[in-house]
Amino acid sequence: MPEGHTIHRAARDQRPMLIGHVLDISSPQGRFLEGAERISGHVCKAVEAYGKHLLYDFSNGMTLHIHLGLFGKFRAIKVPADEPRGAVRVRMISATHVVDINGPNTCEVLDMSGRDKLVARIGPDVLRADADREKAWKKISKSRSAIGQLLMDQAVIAGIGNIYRSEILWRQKLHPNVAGKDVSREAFEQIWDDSVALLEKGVKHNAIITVDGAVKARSKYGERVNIFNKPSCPACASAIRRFEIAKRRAFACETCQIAPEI
DNA sequence: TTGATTGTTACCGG
DNA sequence: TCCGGTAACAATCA
Repeated sequence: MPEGHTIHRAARDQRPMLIGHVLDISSPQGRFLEGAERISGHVCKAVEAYGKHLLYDFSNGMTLHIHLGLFGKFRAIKVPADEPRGAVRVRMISATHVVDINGPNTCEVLDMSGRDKLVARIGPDVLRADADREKAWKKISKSRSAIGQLLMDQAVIAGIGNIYRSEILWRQKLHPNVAGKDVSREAFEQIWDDSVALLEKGVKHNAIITVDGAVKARSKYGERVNIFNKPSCPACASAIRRFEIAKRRAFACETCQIAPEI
């Protein structure tokens, strides 16, 4: 089962399992989900994703907000369900399915006001039809921060994670350390369009695939990538440089990706 | 037992 | 206000 980012996206495909009358919400591990009683027994009418945030909207105006973070996982099974595996934080029970959520970064019940505040602070999501890419361009083109930093800032542009960051910048021949303000409009447009294409592909295959033409994922994480955690550049065979951006692993081919002027 | 991990927020200081 | 740095948290596995 692929993990992390693709799971967030795959959750969109899990809509049918989660829409409908939620008979019960329980916390098998005993950790109380604050506000659980406000959604238990109500109808989940829609599931929306804003970046990596998932919003389960209930017909009484309440929303279950889930963010899986690094470790979170969904496990969806048909009834009758077996015992929860591991540290299940919330078990959502419908007439036909049970969804267990383990290890989410965020797991909370929001009212409409809380939901609005959340959505307002999330930047444009490359996978949403209503995304306003101009908002992302305004922030990037004014920022002294590195583009590698900005692509991971979910308030700037939502949906891109650590693997996609390295892969997208490599595909656009742009070095992660280039300042946002030094990124051309044309390069930004290409980054945005490529992000859409790659993340849509990720949703479709439930795996991170950034190599053109590749479909099947071979590695244990179900990914197929060009430079992330790779020793050499598939284009020029140069060694891939490893470094850190804000304590996260970053990769770049300094032959193919133009380094910033110091 | 330790370290690493596809993420995020809070807080502080410059 | 912006930006970088640090700590904290989440669960699991090698």
